[in-house]
Amino acid sequence: MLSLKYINENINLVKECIKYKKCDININDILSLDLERKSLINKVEKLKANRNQINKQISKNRNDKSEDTTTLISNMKELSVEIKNLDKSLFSINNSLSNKLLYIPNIIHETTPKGSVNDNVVIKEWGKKPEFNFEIKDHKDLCDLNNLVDFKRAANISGSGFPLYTNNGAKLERSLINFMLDIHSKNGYTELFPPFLVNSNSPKTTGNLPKFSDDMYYIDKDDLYCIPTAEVPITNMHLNEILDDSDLPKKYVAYSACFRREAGSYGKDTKGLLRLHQFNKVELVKFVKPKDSYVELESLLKDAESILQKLNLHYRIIALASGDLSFSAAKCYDIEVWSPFEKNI
RNA sequence: GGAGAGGUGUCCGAGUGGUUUAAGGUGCACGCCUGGAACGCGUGUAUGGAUGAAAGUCCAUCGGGAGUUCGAAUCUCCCUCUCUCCGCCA
Repeated sequence: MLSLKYINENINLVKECIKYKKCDININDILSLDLERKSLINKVEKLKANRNQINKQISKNRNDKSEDTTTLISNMKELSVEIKNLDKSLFSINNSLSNKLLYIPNIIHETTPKGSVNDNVVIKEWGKKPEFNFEIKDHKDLCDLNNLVDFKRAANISGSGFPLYTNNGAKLERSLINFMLDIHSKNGYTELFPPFLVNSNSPKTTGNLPKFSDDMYYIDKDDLYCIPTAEVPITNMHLNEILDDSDLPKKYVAYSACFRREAGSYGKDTKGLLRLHQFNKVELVKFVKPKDSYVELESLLKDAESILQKLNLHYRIIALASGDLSFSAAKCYDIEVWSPFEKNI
């Protein structure tokens, strides 16, 4: 979330980025609300200064028994009522302001290509498309043939989108997770195993709430959300902390199950293991100095690529264009792995 | 789920309604002292916000929120976290 201060200092930039990200938001009402907020603060803080002074006077008079305090106290009564009312208005303005701020997307980085999905840029391709001298099967057939995933029985348990890995499928899933965790921790990432359920503040800080609340699983009874990615718990682990810059960068790797309702995407890529409600992911997160962020992003990309190279998978890297960028991203690379059967990524 | 104890600044710790809009210590920074250091002495030492060109001035913050009061770190209620004990435990 961008701070009011930043928005005020960079009005044009913010407006531009809203346009580039194709968000339908007007920041003018935020700016005018902010003016209202400032004038209220001015008023109420003057009154509070006054209150503090009278308060001091009262205690002084009481101590040396010099003067009667009844007039002062009755003045204070009026003052307090006034302050309380102004504070109430200020509170509601602040509330509506911070609500509106949650809908302002992040500023894009200068190297992010501007435009829509069609303007995504292929940065790099690695490896070769594998060729086969026999007819190839899709992943679903392969899973059936080798008893890797039991889609039918999974439906008994939870419904579609919640895969039941079996036999070697279960082992394969586990070893891939291990494989990635091992490599990344060797590369200096601290391994974490985070909670999968989080309070409602956590997805707010990562920009998942309020915008994507329909895509998240929510447990009403305890006011907890199932994480859509390990990024949510990890980003929040240092909440309300001030990190010493000598401790940076902090590099974390974590496995988590990820839960996504995928609301509104029914019928699209729903076969087999594509677009699941629950899937497994190994996530990399870094806390870095702002001036190093883009260098760190490049090295993070390299670390992620190294997994695919070790697995000898043909892939390409895409720099996402502004309109395809997620709400809270400034810059984003997608790594797309070649799928021989689908003949696409 | 029940009962109790606790949460104060970097840390330790005082503080049960008004010279505490947080004592004292410790740590840290700078200065003096010294050949250099330790000790000692002195000064400074939070975060956020409003205002201002700046210096500064002001406001808020004692786990979080609400309340009582002219006035709350202090009293009341709710929540949260840590510790101890009891219950439950697929």
